[in-house]
Amino acid sequence: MKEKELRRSLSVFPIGTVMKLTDLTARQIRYYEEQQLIQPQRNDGNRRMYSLNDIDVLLEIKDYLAEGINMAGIKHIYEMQEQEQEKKQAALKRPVTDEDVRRIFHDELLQQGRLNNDEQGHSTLFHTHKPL
DNA sequence: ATTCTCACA
DNA sequence: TGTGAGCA
Repeated sequence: MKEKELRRSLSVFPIGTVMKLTDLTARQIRYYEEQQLIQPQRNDGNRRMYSLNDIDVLLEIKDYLAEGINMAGIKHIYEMQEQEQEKKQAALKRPVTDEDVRRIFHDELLQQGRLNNDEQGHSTLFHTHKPL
């Protein structure tokens, strides 16, 4: 199931379309690219072409901005996400150690505890992006 | 008509 | 971030 990922990564929208979809100015969209938050492709005419993934990120950035988070903070958020993904990928390549087993058991216990206390299943776990 | 880069009364 | 210039 990564045919879907492939499509979402296809750069097919010119900046004008992205502007309408995100309600951001071209200036802002290019600035966020400068900040490494998105990496749109370029076509033969040096025109930026955005993917659905790029648009999703842009929308997220707009939300974070609306919540009062500055560029530095937003960049930190994506840097963290990258680091977490690197850890998960590293874990897949490395043979499981005793430490890993302990950690997994530990997480398992914590998760069961949450399930027993949170009937609705509302994972308050991921609502960690509040202004400092 | 659109987008790009660069610069700033 | 906005905006206008001069290109492609």
